[in-house]
Amino acid sequence: MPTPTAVRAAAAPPGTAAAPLHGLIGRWFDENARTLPWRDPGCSAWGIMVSEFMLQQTPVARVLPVWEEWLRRWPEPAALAAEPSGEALRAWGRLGYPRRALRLHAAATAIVERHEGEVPAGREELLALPGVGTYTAAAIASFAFELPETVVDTNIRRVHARAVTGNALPSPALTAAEFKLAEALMPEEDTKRWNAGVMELGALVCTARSPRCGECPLLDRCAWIAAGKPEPHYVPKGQAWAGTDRQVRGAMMAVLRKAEGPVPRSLLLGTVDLVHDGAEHAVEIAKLQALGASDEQLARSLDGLLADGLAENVPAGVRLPA
DNA sequence: AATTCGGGGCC
DNA sequence: GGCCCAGAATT
Repeated sequence: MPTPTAVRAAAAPPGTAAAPLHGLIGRWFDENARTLPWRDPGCSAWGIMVSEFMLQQTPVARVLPVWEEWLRRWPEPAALAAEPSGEALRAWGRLGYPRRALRLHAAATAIVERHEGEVPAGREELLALPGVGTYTAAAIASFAFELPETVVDTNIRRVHARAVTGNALPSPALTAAEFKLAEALMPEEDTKRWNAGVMELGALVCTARSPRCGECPLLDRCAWIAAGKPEPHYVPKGQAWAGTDRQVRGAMMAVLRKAEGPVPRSLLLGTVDLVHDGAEHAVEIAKLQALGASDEQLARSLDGLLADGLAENVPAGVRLPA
């Protein structure tokens, strides 16, 4: 934790302690930034917003093809809002956390209703949209509208933790002190380049597992290096996966995405064997049944999907929302 | 502050 | 096989 004096010094404009950071990271970013479609100067605010939703907890490599398809199919919020949410869920594919697709669809609807179909630029208007939290609101305001918002994501937190504070990893959850530090480090100008640059440095060099310190522009002034690369203060506890409701829900969603129409409840709940000859979603059903979930877990998971609006009941069974 | 919520690729 | 990834919403 830097002293208040250090933070104030870091906050000062060119000529003081933190100014070199801006130049070092800015120049590094200019040379090393990946070419990503949502960074193209011609990319719309909507395109940037879609990317931010997809990138919540999902790596860039997996987002790219889905993002391309979405923007081709729904080039503006109104196009998505005009379709049933089930289409958004189907097109979401295997990106994970499908409630994000539901919220993005709801956000597009809200944009049509409240903002004449245009992605709003203001922080408060963005925060009021479904699925937009502090990070995403700041990211859209900064990357799409070049407003001086302080963007703090997992990459940026890690770079700050190491380079400035001297810790191997940031705390498990964003703290007020971390946000204050991020605000203090913001340059007076080129805030978009700064936000994107620190994030990119965290993604490509200052990575969580095996940081490539030899390629880092901050090597000579990294507090973590100076401290001798101390180990993390805590052990991150991994997320359980095998056997969880999330795994069962995911397998059920895969069935619903693949199916053309409603899927009989008995098939999802495993109360009947797979008797459909040539059913187009037979493989997905088999994967679901292979999980060996209990009757209670199957019922609980399906109820959860219905309660969350990820699926809906019709007389013939269960399907994606129409 | 702690939980829940997907899924895949890499060390 | 654990770990990580441009988080948000709920409790």
